[in-house]
Amino acid sequence: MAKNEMHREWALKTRGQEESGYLVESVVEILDCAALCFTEMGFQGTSIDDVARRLGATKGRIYHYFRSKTDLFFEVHREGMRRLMDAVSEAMSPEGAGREKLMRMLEAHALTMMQNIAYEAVVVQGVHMHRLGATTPEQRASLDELMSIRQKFEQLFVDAFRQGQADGSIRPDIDVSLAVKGMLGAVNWMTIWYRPRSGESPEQQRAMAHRMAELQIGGISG
Amino acid sequence: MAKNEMHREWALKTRGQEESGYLVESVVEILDCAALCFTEMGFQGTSIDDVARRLGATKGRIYHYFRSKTDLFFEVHREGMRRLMDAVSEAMSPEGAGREKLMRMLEAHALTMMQNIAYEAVVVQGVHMHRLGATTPEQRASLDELMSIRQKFEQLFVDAFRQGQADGSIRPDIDVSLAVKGMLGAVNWMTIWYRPRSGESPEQQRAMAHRMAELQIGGISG
DNA sequence: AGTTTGCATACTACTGAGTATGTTGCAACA
DNA sequence: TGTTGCAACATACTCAGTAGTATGCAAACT
Repeated sequence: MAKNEMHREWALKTRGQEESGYLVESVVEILDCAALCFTEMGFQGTSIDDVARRLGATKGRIYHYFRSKTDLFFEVHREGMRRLMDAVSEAMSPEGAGREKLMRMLEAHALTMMQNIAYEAVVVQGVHMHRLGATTPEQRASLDELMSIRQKFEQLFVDAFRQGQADGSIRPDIDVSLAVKGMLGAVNWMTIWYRPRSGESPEQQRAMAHRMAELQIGGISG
Repeated sequence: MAKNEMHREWALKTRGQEESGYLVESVVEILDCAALCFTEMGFQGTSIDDVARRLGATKGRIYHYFRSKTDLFFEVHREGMRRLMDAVSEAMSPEGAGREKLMRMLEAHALTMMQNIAYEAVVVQGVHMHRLGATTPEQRASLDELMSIRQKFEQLFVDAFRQGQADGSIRPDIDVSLAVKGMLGAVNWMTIWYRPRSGESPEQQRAMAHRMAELQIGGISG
Protein backbone atom coordinates (compact mmCIF):
# COMPACT_ATOMS: atom_id res chain seq x y z
CA MET A 1 0.00 0.00 0.00
CA ALA A 2 1.37 3.37 -1.00
CA LYS A 3 1.94 5.88 1.72
CA ASN A 4 -0.52 8.41 0.50
CA GLU A 5 -3.22 5.79 0.27
CA MET A 6 -3.19 5.08 3.98
CA HIS A 7 -5.80 7.58 4.90
CA ARG A 8 -8.10 6.66 2.09
CA GLU A 9 -7.66 3.04 3.06
CA TRP A 10 -8.68 3.98 6.54
CA ALA A 11 -11.72 5.86 5.24
CA LEU A 12 -12.81 2.72 3.45
CA LYS A 13 -12.21 0.59 6.51
CA THR A 14 -14.34 2.68 8.83
CA ARG A 15 -17.12 2.38 6.28
CA GLY A 16 -17.00 -1.33 6.93
CA GLN A 17 -16.90 -2.97 10.33
CA GLU A 18 -13.28 -3.05 11.27
CA GLU A 19 -11.04 -0.45 12.79
CA SER A 20 -7.36 -0.86 13.39
CA GLY A 21 -7.76 1.77 16.08
CA TYR A 22 -4.14 2.84 16.14
CA LEU A 23 -3.03 4.04 12.78
CA VAL A 24 -6.42 5.64 12.56
CA GLU A 25 -5.92 7.80 15.62
CA SER A 26 -2.59 9.05 14.41
CA VAL A 27 -3.82 10.05 10.98
CA VAL A 28 -6.94 11.70 12.34
CA GLU A 29 -4.84 13.73 14.74
CA ILE A 30 -2.73 14.95 11.86
CA LEU A 31 -5.77 15.85 9.81
CA ASP A 32 -7.33 17.72 12.71
CA CYS A 33 -4.23 19.77 13.36
CA ALA A 34 -3.72 20.42 9.68
CA ALA A 35 -7.31 21.61 9.35
CA LEU A 36 -6.80 24.07 12.19
CA CYS A 37 -3.51 25.35 10.78
CA PHE A 38 -4.84 25.75 7.24
CA THR A 39 -7.91 27.51 8.58
CA GLU A 40 -5.94 29.94 10.68
CA MET A 41 -3.03 30.66 8.38
CA GLY A 42 -4.08 29.55 4.92
CA PHE A 43 -2.50 26.91 2.74
CA GLN A 44 0.57 28.86 1.68
CA GLY A 45 0.89 30.43 5.10
CA THR A 46 1.05 27.08 6.86
CA SER A 47 4.32 25.20 6.98
CA ILE A 48 4.55 21.51 7.61
CA ASP A 49 6.58 22.40 10.68
CA ASP A 50 3.64 24.45 11.95
CA VAL A 51 1.39 21.43 11.74
CA ALA A 52 4.06 19.25 13.34
CA ARG A 53 4.55 21.74 16.18
CA ARG A 54 0.84 21.77 16.83
CA LEU A 55 0.94 18.00 16.93
CA GLY A 56 3.81 18.05 19.38
CA ALA A 57 5.78 16.08 16.82
CA THR A 58 8.08 16.62 13.86
CA LYS A 59 7.86 16.58 10.08
CA GLY A 60 8.81 12.94 10.02
CA ARG A 61 5.46 11.88 11.36
CA ILE A 62 3.55 13.84 8.74
CA TYR A 63 5.65 12.76 5.78
CA HIS A 64 5.30 9.21 6.96
CA TYR A 65 1.61 9.36 6.08
CA PHE A 66 1.36 12.06 3.43
CA ARG A 67 3.46 12.50 0.35
CA SER A 68 3.33 16.25 0.25
CA LYS A 69 1.81 19.33 1.79
CA THR A 70 -0.65 19.50 -1.08
CA ASP A 71 -1.64 15.91 -0.44
CA LEU A 72 -2.33 16.73 3.18
CA PHE A 73 -4.45 19.71 2.22
CA PHE A 74 -6.45 17.63 -0.22
CA GLU A 75 -7.17 14.95 2.34
CA VAL A 76 -8.52 17.55 4.74
CA HIS A 77 -10.58 18.97 1.93
CA ARG A 78 -11.85 15.54 0.98
CA GLU A 79 -12.93 14.81 4.53
CA GLY A 80 -14.72 18.16 4.74
CA MET A 81 -16.58 17.51 1.51
CA ARG A 82 -17.52 14.04 2.69
CA ARG A 83 -19.12 15.42 5.83
CA LEU A 84 -21.01 18.03 3.83
CA MET A 85 -22.17 15.53 1.27
CA ASP A 86 -23.36 13.09 3.92
CA ALA A 87 -25.33 15.72 5.80
CA VAL A 88 -27.01 17.18 2.73
CA SER A 89 -27.75 13.79 1.21
CA GLU A 90 -29.52 12.74 4.37
CA ALA A 91 -31.55 15.96 4.39
CA MET A 92 -32.77 15.16 0.89
CA SER A 93 -34.22 11.78 1.72
CA PRO A 94 -37.68 12.60 3.09
CA GLU A 95 -39.33 13.78 -0.06
CA GLY A 96 -41.76 16.67 -0.17
CA ALA A 97 -42.28 19.97 -1.90
CA GLY A 98 -39.09 21.27 -3.51
CA ARG A 99 -39.06 24.40 -1.41
CA GLU A 100 -39.07 22.52 1.89
CA LYS A 101 -36.55 20.02 0.63
CA LEU A 102 -34.23 22.77 -0.47
CA MET A 103 -34.58 24.49 2.86
CA ARG A 104 -33.74 21.32 4.77
CA MET A 105 -30.67 20.91 2.59
CA LEU A 106 -29.55 24.45 3.25
CA GLU A 107 -30.09 24.01 6.96
CA ALA A 108 -28.06 20.80 6.98
CA HIS A 109 -25.34 22.54 5.02
CA ALA A 110 -25.19 25.45 7.44
CA LEU A 111 -25.21 23.22 10.49
CA THR A 112 -22.41 21.08 9.12
CA MET A 113 -20.37 24.19 8.48
CA MET A 114 -20.86 25.32 12.05
CA GLN A 115 -20.03 21.94 13.52
CA ASN A 116 -16.92 21.41 11.40
CA ILE A 117 -15.61 24.93 11.00
CA ALA A 118 -11.97 23.95 10.54
CA TYR A 119 -12.55 21.31 7.89
CA GLU A 120 -15.16 23.36 6.07
CA ALA A 121 -13.02 26.48 6.06
CA VAL A 122 -10.43 24.38 4.25
CA VAL A 123 -13.08 23.29 1.77
CA VAL A 124 -13.92 26.92 1.07
CA GLN A 125 -10.23 27.67 0.67
CA GLY A 126 -9.95 24.80 -1.78
CA VAL A 127 -12.67 26.31 -3.91
CA HIS A 128 -10.64 29.51 -3.92
CA MET A 129 -7.54 27.58 -4.94
CA HIS A 130 -9.27 26.03 -7.86
CA ARG A 131 -8.75 29.07 -10.01
CA LEU A 132 -5.22 29.51 -8.76
CA GLY A 133 -2.55 28.39 -11.12
CA ALA A 134 -2.06 24.66 -10.91
CA THR A 135 1.35 23.58 -9.76
CA THR A 136 2.14 20.00 -10.63
CA PRO A 137 -0.09 17.92 -12.94
CA GLU A 138 -0.63 15.51 -10.08
CA GLN A 139 -1.99 18.29 -7.88
CA ARG A 140 -4.16 19.51 -10.71
CA ALA A 141 -5.63 16.05 -11.00
CA SER A 142 -6.48 15.87 -7.30
CA LEU A 143 -7.97 19.34 -7.38
CA ASP A 144 -10.05 18.51 -10.44
CA GLU A 145 -11.38 15.43 -8.71
CA LEU A 146 -12.41 17.49 -5.70
CA MET A 147 -14.02 20.13 -7.88
CA SER A 148 -15.97 17.45 -9.65
CA ILE A 149 -17.37 16.36 -6.28
CA ARG A 150 -18.05 20.00 -5.49
CA GLN A 151 -19.93 20.24 -8.77
CA LYS A 152 -22.10 17.27 -7.88
CA PHE A 153 -22.76 18.86 -4.54
CA GLU A 154 -23.96 22.09 -6.12
CA GLN A 155 -26.03 20.09 -8.57
CA LEU A 156 -28.02 18.60 -5.69
CA PHE A 157 -29.22 22.08 -4.84
CA VAL A 158 -29.93 22.95 -8.45
CA ASP A 159 -32.04 19.80 -8.82
CA ALA A 160 -34.03 20.50 -5.68
CA PHE A 161 -34.54 24.04 -6.90
CA ARG A 162 -35.89 22.90 -10.26
CA GLN A 163 -38.16 20.41 -8.53
CA GLY A 164 -39.54 23.27 -6.48
CA GLN A 165 -40.19 25.29 -9.60
CA ALA A 166 -41.94 22.33 -11.16
CA ASP A 167 -44.24 21.76 -8.20
CA GLY A 168 -44.97 25.47 -7.84
CA SER A 169 -43.38 25.94 -4.44
CA ILE A 170 -40.62 28.10 -5.96
CA ARG A 171 -41.06 31.03 -8.32
CA PRO A 172 -40.53 29.91 -11.91
CA ASP A 173 -38.99 33.16 -13.17
CA ILE A 174 -35.68 32.83 -11.36
CA ASP A 175 -32.19 32.29 -12.74
CA VAL A 176 -31.56 28.96 -11.01
CA SER A 177 -27.78 29.08 -11.21
CA LEU A 178 -27.59 32.59 -9.80
CA ALA A 179 -30.00 31.80 -7.01
CA VAL A 180 -28.15 28.66 -5.96
CA LYS A 181 -24.80 30.41 -6.04
CA GLY A 182 -26.25 33.15 -3.87
CA MET A 183 -27.64 30.74 -1.30
CA LEU A 184 -24.49 28.66 -1.10
CA GLY A 185 -22.43 31.84 -0.89
CA ALA A 186 -24.41 33.03 2.10
CA VAL A 187 -23.78 29.73 3.84
CA ASN A 188 -20.14 29.39 2.80
CA TRP A 189 -19.43 32.87 4.09
CA MET A 190 -20.13 31.51 7.56
CA THR A 191 -16.59 30.12 7.59
CA ILE A 192 -15.46 33.73 7.80
CA TRP A 193 -17.50 35.04 10.68
CA TYR A 194 -18.87 32.10 12.60
CA ARG A 195 -16.99 30.77 15.60
CA PRO A 196 -18.79 28.61 18.15
CA ARG A 197 -19.32 30.55 21.34
CA SER A 198 -18.28 28.73 24.44
CA GLY A 199 -21.22 26.92 25.93
CA GLU A 200 -23.24 27.15 22.75
CA SER A 201 -25.66 24.25 22.69
CA PRO A 202 -26.42 22.12 19.64
CA GLU A 203 -29.97 23.47 19.85
CA GLN A 204 -28.72 27.02 19.50
CA GLN A 205 -26.62 25.98 16.54
CA ARG A 206 -29.55 24.27 14.91
CA ALA A 207 -31.67 27.34 15.49
CA MET A 208 -29.12 29.58 13.80
CA ALA A 209 -28.76 27.20 10.86
CA HIS A 210 -32.53 27.14 10.56
CA ARG A 211 -32.83 30.92 10.55
CA MET A 212 -30.10 31.20 7.94
CA ALA A 213 -31.87 28.74 5.67
CA GLU A 214 -35.18 30.49 6.24
CA LEU A 215 -33.74 33.84 5.21
CA GLN A 216 -32.36 32.46 1.98
CA ILE A 217 -35.68 30.84 1.12
CA GLY A 218 -38.14 33.42 2.34
CA GLY A 219 -36.30 36.72 2.02
CA ILE A 220 -36.81 39.56 4.42
CA SER A 221 -39.80 41.50 3.13
CA GLY A 222 -42.32 42.53 5.73
CA MET B 1 7.32 62.19 2.05
CA ALA B 2 7.85 58.62 3.06
CA LYS B 3 7.88 56.09 0.28
CA ASN B 4 4.85 54.22 1.41
CA GLU B 5 2.84 57.41 1.56
CA MET B 6 3.19 58.07 -2.14
CA HIS B 7 0.12 56.23 -3.20
CA ARG B 8 -2.04 57.68 -0.50
CA GLU B 9 -0.71 61.09 -1.42
CA TRP B 10 -1.76 60.35 -4.96
CA ALA B 11 -5.20 59.29 -3.81
CA LEU B 12 -5.59 62.60 -2.06
CA LYS B 13 -4.38 64.52 -5.09
CA THR B 14 -6.87 62.97 -7.46
CA ARG B 15 -9.57 63.93 -5.03
CA GLY B 16 -8.51 67.53 -5.63
CA GLN B 17 -7.94 69.13 -8.97
CA GLU B 18 -4.39 68.30 -9.84
CA GLU B 19 -2.81 65.25 -11.32
CA SER B 20 0.85 64.79 -11.92
CA GLY B 21 -0.14 62.26 -14.56
CA TYR B 22 3.12 60.37 -14.55
CA LEU B 23 3.82 58.96 -11.14
CA VAL B 24 0.16 58.19 -10.95
CA GLU B 25 0.17 55.93 -13.99
CA SER B 26 3.10 53.97 -12.68
CA VAL B 27 1.58 53.35 -9.28
CA VAL B 28 -1.79 52.45 -10.71
CA GLU B 29 -0.16 49.96 -13.04
CA ILE B 30 1.55 48.32 -10.10
CA LEU B 31 -1.68 48.16 -8.12
CA ASP B 32 -3.55 46.67 -11.06
CA CYS B 33 -0.97 43.95 -11.62
CA ALA B 34 -0.72 43.26 -7.91
CA ALA B 35 -4.49 42.91 -7.68
CA LEU B 36 -4.47 40.36 -10.48
CA CYS B 37 -1.62 38.38 -8.96
CA PHE B 38 -3.08 38.34 -5.48
CA THR B 39 -6.44 37.32 -6.89
CA GLU B 40 -5.01 34.47 -8.92
CA MET B 41 -2.42 33.12 -6.51
CA GLY B 42 -3.27 34.48 -3.09
CA PHE B 43 -1.17 36.72 -0.88
CA GLN B 44 1.34 34.15 0.26
CA GLY B 45 1.40 32.51 -3.13
CA THR B 46 2.34 35.69 -4.93
CA SER B 47 5.96 36.80 -4.97
CA ILE B 48 7.05 40.33 -5.63
CA ASP B 49 8.90 38.97 -8.63
CA ASP B 50 5.61 37.62 -9.96
CA VAL B 51 4.08 41.07 -9.83
CA ALA B 52 7.19 42.57 -11.39
CA ARG B 53 7.19 40.00 -14.19
CA ARG B 54 3.59 40.78 -14.94
CA LEU B 55 4.52 44.45 -15.07
CA GLY B 56 7.36 43.70 -17.44
CA ALA B 57 9.67 45.24 -14.85
CA THR B 58 11.74 44.23 -11.82
CA LYS B 59 11.44 44.36 -8.06
CA GLY B 60 13.17 47.71 -7.97
CA ARG B 61 10.19 49.45 -9.41
CA ILE B 62 7.83 48.03 -6.82
CA TYR B 63 10.06 48.62 -3.82
CA HIS B 64 10.54 52.16 -5.02
CA TYR B 65 6.90 52.86 -4.21
CA PHE B 66 6.00 50.31 -1.56
CA ARG B 67 7.85 49.44 1.59
CA SER B 68 6.87 45.80 1.67
CA LYS B 69 4.72 43.14 0.11
CA THR B 70 2.23 43.56 2.92
CA ASP B 71 2.09 47.26 2.25
CA LEU B 72 1.32 46.59 -1.40
CA PHE B 73 -1.45 44.18 -0.48
CA PHE B 74 -2.98 46.67 1.89
CA GLU B 75 -3.00 49.43 -0.69
CA VAL B 76 -4.83 47.19 -3.12
CA HIS B 77 -7.25 46.30 -0.37
CA ARG B 78 -7.73 49.94 0.53
CA GLU B 79 -8.49 50.88 -3.06
CA GLY B 80 -10.99 48.04 -3.34
CA MET B 81 -12.75 49.12 -0.14
CA ARG B 82 -12.82 52.72 -1.36
CA ARG B 83 -14.59 51.75 -4.56
CA LEU B 84 -17.09 49.65 -2.63
CA MET B 85 -17.71 52.37 -0.09
CA ASP B 86 -18.20 55.02 -2.77
CA ALA B 87 -20.67 52.92 -4.73
CA VAL B 88 -22.74 51.91 -1.73
CA SER B 89 -22.72 55.39 -0.23
CA GLU B 90 -24.09 56.81 -3.44
CA ALA B 91 -26.80 54.17 -3.54
CA MET B 92 -27.91 55.26 -0.08
CA SER B 93 -28.49 58.88 -0.95
CA PRO B 94 -31.97 58.91 -2.45
CA GLU B 95 -33.96 58.18 0.63
CA GLY B 96 -37.00 55.94 0.64
CA ALA B 97 -38.36 52.88 2.37
CA GLY B 98 -35.65 50.86 4.07
CA ARG B 99 -36.30 47.82 1.98
CA GLU B 100 -35.74 49.63 -1.32
CA LYS B 101 -32.75 51.45 0.04
CA LEU B 102 -31.18 48.22 1.22
CA MET B 103 -31.83 46.64 -2.12
CA ARG B 104 -30.20 49.50 -4.01
CA MET B 105 -27.19 49.18 -1.72
CA LEU B 106 -26.92 45.46 -2.35
CA GLU B 107 -27.23 45.99 -6.08
CA ALA B 108 -24.49 48.62 -6.02
CA HIS B 109 -22.32 46.29 -3.98
CA ALA B 110 -22.80 43.42 -6.39
CA LEU B 111 -22.18 45.58 -9.44
CA THR B 112 -18.99 46.99 -7.96
CA MET B 113 -17.78 43.48 -7.27
CA MET B 114 -18.41 42.50 -10.86
CA GLN B 115 -16.74 45.54 -12.32
CA ASN B 116 -13.67 45.34 -10.08
CA ILE B 117 -13.25 41.62 -9.64
CA ALA B 118 -9.50 41.71 -9.02
CA TYR B 119 -9.54 44.43 -6.39
CA GLU B 120 -12.61 43.06 -4.66
CA ALA B 121 -11.26 39.54 -4.59
CA VAL B 122 -8.32 40.98 -2.69
CA VAL B 123 -10.71 42.68 -0.29
CA VAL B 124 -12.39 39.36 0.36
CA GLN B 125 -8.99 37.76 0.88
CA GLY B 126 -8.13 40.50 3.36
CA VAL B 127 -11.19 39.69 5.39
CA HIS B 128 -9.97 36.10 5.47
CA MET B 129 -6.54 37.24 6.60
CA HIS B 130 -7.94 39.20 9.47
CA ARG B 131 -8.23 36.15 11.63
CA LEU B 132 -4.90 34.86 10.49
CA GLY B 133 -2.06 35.29 12.92
CA ALA B 134 -0.70 38.80 12.72
CA THR B 135 2.88 39.07 11.62
CA THR B 136 4.48 42.38 12.51
CA PRO B 137 2.76 44.93 14.77
CA GLU B 138 2.85 47.40 11.89
CA GLN B 139 0.94 45.00 9.66
CA ARG B 140 -1.50 44.33 12.42
CA ALA B 141 -2.15 48.04 12.70
CA SER B 142 -2.83 48.40 8.97
CA LEU B 143 -5.07 45.38 9.02
CA ASP B 144 -6.99 46.67 12.01
CA GLU B 145 -7.55 49.97 10.24
CA LEU B 146 -8.92 48.21 7.19
CA MET B 147 -11.16 46.02 9.31
CA SER B 148 -12.49 49.10 11.02
CA ILE B 149 -13.50 50.46 7.61
CA ARG B 150 -14.99 47.09 6.79
CA GLN B 151 -16.97 47.30 10.01
CA LYS B 152 -18.36 50.71 9.07
CA PHE B 153 -19.27 49.30 5.68
CA GLU B 154 -21.22 46.46 7.21
CA GLN B 155 -22.86 48.89 9.61
CA LEU B 156 -24.33 50.82 6.67
CA PHE B 157 -26.29 47.72 5.76
CA VAL B 158 -27.30 47.06 9.33
CA ASP B 159 -28.62 50.63 9.65
CA ALA B 160 -30.60 50.41 6.44
CA PHE B 161 -31.99 47.10 7.62
CA ARG B 162 -33.14 48.54 10.94
CA GLN B 163 -34.68 51.50 9.14
CA GLY B 164 -36.64 49.06 7.02
CA GLN B 165 -37.85 47.24 10.11
CA ALA B 166 -38.90 50.56 11.64
CA ASP B 167 -40.91 51.65 8.61
CA GLY B 168 -42.49 48.23 8.20
CA SER B 169 -40.93 47.37 4.85
CA ILE B 170 -38.82 44.62 6.45
CA ARG B 171 -40.04 41.89 8.77
CA PRO B 172 -39.37 42.87 12.39
CA ASP B 173 -38.71 39.35 13.67
CA ILE B 174 -35.35 38.85 11.99
CA ASP B 175 -31.88 38.56 13.50
CA VAL B 176 -30.39 41.61 11.81
CA SER B 177 -26.78 40.60 12.14
CA LEU B 178 -27.38 37.14 10.72
CA ALA B 179 -29.45 38.47 7.85
CA VAL B 180 -26.87 41.07 6.88
CA LYS B 181 -24.02 38.57 7.07
CA GLY B 182 -26.01 36.25 4.85
CA MET B 183 -26.71 38.90 2.24
CA LEU B 184 -23.14 40.17 2.16
CA GLY B 185 -21.90 36.59 2.01
CA ALA B 186 -24.00 35.89 -1.06
CA VAL B 187 -22.54 38.95 -2.77
CA ASN B 188 -18.97 38.40 -1.61
CA TRP B 189 -19.09 34.85 -2.88
CA MET B 190 -19.31 36.33 -6.37
CA THR B 191 -15.56 36.84 -6.28
CA ILE B 192 -15.31 33.05 -6.46
CA TRP B 193 -17.50 32.24 -9.40
CA TYR B 194 -18.08 35.42 -11.35
CA ARG B 195 -15.85 36.23 -14.30
CA PRO B 196 -16.99 38.74 -16.91
CA ARG B 197 -17.86 36.96 -20.12
CA SER B 198 -16.29 38.47 -23.18
CA GLY B 199 -18.67 40.91 -24.77
CA GLU B 200 -20.79 41.19 -21.63
CA SER B 201 -22.44 44.59 -21.66
CA PRO B 202 -22.79 46.88 -18.64
CA GLU B 203 -26.53 46.41 -18.96
CA GLN B 204 -26.18 42.66 -18.58
CA GLN B 205 -23.99 43.19 -15.55
CA ARG B 206 -26.48 45.56 -14.02
CA ALA B 207 -29.26 43.07 -14.68
CA MET B 208 -27.36 40.32 -12.90
CA ALA B 209 -26.56 42.56 -9.94
CA HIS B 210 -30.21 43.52 -9.77
CA ARG B 211 -31.40 39.92 -9.79
CA MET B 212 -28.89 39.02 -7.09
CA ALA B 213 -30.12 41.85 -4.87
CA GLU B 214 -33.72 40.94 -5.56
CA LEU B 215 -33.14 37.34 -4.50
CA GLN B 216 -31.59 38.36 -1.21
CA ILE B 217 -34.45 40.74 -0.46
CA GLY B 218 -37.43 38.82 -1.75
CA GLY B 219 -36.42 35.18 -1.39
CA ILE B 220 -37.50 32.53 -3.83
CA SER B 221 -40.93 31.36 -2.66
CA GLY B 222 -43.55 30.99 -5.36
C1' DA C 1 26.33 71.36 -11.93
C1' DG C 2 24.27 69.09 -8.71
C1' DT C 3 20.42 66.74 -6.92
C1' DT C 4 16.52 63.90 -7.08
C1' DT C 5 13.47 60.60 -9.48
C1' DG C 6 12.59 56.19 -11.36
C1' DC C 7 13.86 52.51 -12.04
C1' DA C 8 17.39 47.97 -12.99
C1' DT C 9 21.00 44.88 -11.26
C1' DA C 10 23.27 42.24 -7.98
C1' DC C 11 23.46 40.47 -3.61
C1' DT C 12 22.16 38.67 1.23
C1' DA C 13 19.95 36.04 4.52
C1' DC C 14 16.51 33.11 5.60
C1' DT C 15 12.52 30.19 5.28
C1' DG C 16 10.54 26.05 4.22
C1' DA C 17 9.40 21.75 1.28
C1' DG C 18 11.14 17.58 0.66
C1' DT C 19 14.73 13.74 1.57
C1' DA C 20 18.02 10.63 3.56
C1' DT C 21 19.13 8.48 7.38
C1' DG C 22 18.88 7.17 12.06
C1' DT C 23 16.42 5.02 16.24
C1' DT C 24 13.10 2.51 18.95
C1' DG C 25 9.63 -0.69 20.07
C1' DC C 26 6.72 -4.45 18.95
C1' DA C 27 5.65 -8.68 16.63
C1' DA C 28 6.22 -12.83 14.32
C1' DC C 29 8.81 -16.29 13.36
C1' DA C 30 12.63 -20.13 14.21
C1' DT D 1 14.28 -16.81 23.84
C1' DG D 2 17.12 -14.59 20.54
C1' DT D 3 16.72 -12.20 16.28
C1' DT D 4 14.91 -10.49 12.39
C1' DG D 5 11.85 -7.24 10.19
C1' DC D 6 9.10 -3.52 9.84
C1' DA D 7 6.14 0.27 11.39
C1' DA D 8 6.30 4.72 13.32
C1' DC D 9 8.32 8.05 14.03
C1' DA D 10 12.76 11.72 15.05
C1' DT D 11 17.00 14.03 13.41
C1' DA D 12 19.82 16.17 10.25
C1' DC D 13 20.52 17.87 5.92
C1' DT D 14 19.80 19.85 1.00
C1' DC D 15 18.47 23.21 -1.99
C1' DA D 16 15.37 26.17 -4.35
C1' DG D 17 12.68 30.16 -3.85
C1' DT D 18 11.90 34.71 -1.92
C1' DA D 19 11.55 39.13 0.91
C1' DG D 20 14.21 42.74 1.41
C1' DT D 21 18.64 45.69 0.63
C1' DA D 22 22.56 47.99 -1.46
C1' DT D 23 24.09 49.90 -5.25
C1' DG D 24 24.32 51.61 -10.06
C1' DC D 25 22.79 54.72 -13.53
C1' DA D 26 20.35 57.44 -17.03
C1' DA D 27 17.11 61.06 -17.41
C1' DA D 28 14.67 64.91 -15.51
C1' DC D 29 14.52 68.69 -12.76
C1' DT D 30 16.37 72.91 -10.37
